[in-house]
Amino acid sequence: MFLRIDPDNGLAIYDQVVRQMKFAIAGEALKPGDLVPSVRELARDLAINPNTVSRAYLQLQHDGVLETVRGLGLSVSAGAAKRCRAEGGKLIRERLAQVFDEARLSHLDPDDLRKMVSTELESALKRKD
Amino acid sequence: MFLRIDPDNGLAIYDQVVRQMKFAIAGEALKPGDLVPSVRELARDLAINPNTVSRAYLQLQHDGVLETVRGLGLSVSAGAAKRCRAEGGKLIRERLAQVFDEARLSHLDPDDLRKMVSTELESALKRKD
Amino acid sequence: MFLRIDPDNGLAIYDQVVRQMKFAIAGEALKPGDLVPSVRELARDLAINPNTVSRAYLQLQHDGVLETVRGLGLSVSAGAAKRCRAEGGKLIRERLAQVFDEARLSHLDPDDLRKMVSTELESALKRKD
Amino acid sequence: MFLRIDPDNGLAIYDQVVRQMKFAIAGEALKPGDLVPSVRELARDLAINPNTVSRAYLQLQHDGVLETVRGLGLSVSAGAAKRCRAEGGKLIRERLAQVFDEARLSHLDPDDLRKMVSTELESALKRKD
DNA sequence: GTGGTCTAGACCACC
DNA sequence: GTGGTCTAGACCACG
Repeated sequence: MFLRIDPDNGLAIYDQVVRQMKFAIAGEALKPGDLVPSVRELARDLAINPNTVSRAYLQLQHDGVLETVRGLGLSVSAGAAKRCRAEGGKLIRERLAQVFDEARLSHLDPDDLRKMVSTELESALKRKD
Repeated sequence: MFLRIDPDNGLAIYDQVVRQMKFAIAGEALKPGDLVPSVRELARDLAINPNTVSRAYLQLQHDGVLETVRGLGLSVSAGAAKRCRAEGGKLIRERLAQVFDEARLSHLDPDDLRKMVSTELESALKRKD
Repeated sequence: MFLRIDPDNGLAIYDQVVRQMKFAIAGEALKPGDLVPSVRELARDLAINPNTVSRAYLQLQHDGVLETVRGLGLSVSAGAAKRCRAEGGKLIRERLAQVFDEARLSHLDPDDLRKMVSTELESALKRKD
Repeated sequence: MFLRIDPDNGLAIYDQVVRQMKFAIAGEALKPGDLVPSVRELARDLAINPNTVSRAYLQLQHDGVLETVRGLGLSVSAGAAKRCRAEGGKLIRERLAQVFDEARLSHLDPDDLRKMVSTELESALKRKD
């Protein structure tokens, strides 16, 4: 599965699902018309409650990214790819800004901070699980 | 005041207070023996609830960073500077790791991501409010 | 076909089929002894699932409106016309009461509401599709 | 309380809450800045589950009608009155159209239908509970 | 099997 | 006290 949730992320679980689903669509891991995993299946895979998945899917419908196909499930809506590509970068930039804003308040030496950021980024990029 | 809270940070408000207080001590804006602002004063300055400040101070006492001075208030404890310096970088590194971990899942091109991170970091470092 | 289903009606699809079938019998579009469309045919015509039609027909049998004719299908039962005429008005009155009850809570001016109702009614009566 | 829910309405309970809350705001029973009843209080009053109220309030926030006031509750947002007045009539007209559309299919004599509608409407308007 | 809705009850952060 | 989030489990309509 293309989603990975981290309970200590600071973000609510349903929000992580929403964001990563948008990432997946922006990155074309999911294409318009594709059915997303069923509520129950995704809940089982991520070891979270179906209701939490349901809430994430509700949000995604509300955002115009998913739409119901009666009796079949939920599919990626037509305009979703474009919308998600536009939004994807913004979601990440917002979070980066928040974290860097906090980091700024630590009064670390800017160069130390740059090094720390770079180190963590590269180590995250290497992690391929 | 040296603290700045952001309700949409993802972190609980009391946690932001705790972290930034530790940063302030690590950066010697507050030195051992200094009295920290009273619960009411800080609450007023940050426009948050005194109860929230209270919880943050409780946490800081529990972490051995603050200690009560009877009749005077709370002061930065003796060993706090060292402890906070050690902890400061870790707090930030952890959050960086979380965010980069999410960013990795966006399947952005690594170079685009590096650029985005660098842009946001520099823009945060410039912000001096 | 004399049936028209609207997925956003508030009523379950099978219920819409049941009700409109009764209307058709009350209005003598279907007479006792007539064979109703087969489950598959009706499902195809209305673009709904055969299972849903099946459930509607089951309900209609249970209500004494349809009866099986072995090897042929389902036919309108003898007493159905009378029963449906009696029931038809009631079904509509009940729904009207529900909707007007909600409308009442909107605190619209009664005269405005009367006008709105009248306008919508006439416009519905004109629609002949 | 200004809300009245009917489980057999055809509409989901949370949807009835959403609609009637909008009606209440349109009719100025609730004004911008007012706090709406707490999730728990409304749930108790309507004898429904707090989660169901929560869901309705979530929808209303999403529709820009309510906004959270941290630790205090939910308040009617500034632009809500105007938005709700605009939407109120539409919500009712839509439902009327659905019901009349069904009524049309009953092939009742139009004059009989008009009389029936008028009777039900007046009887609903008289009901003052 | 699917999603939609509802209930019941829990913990958390915040006022 | 408040809302926000999560879990657990139920029933229904639909395919």
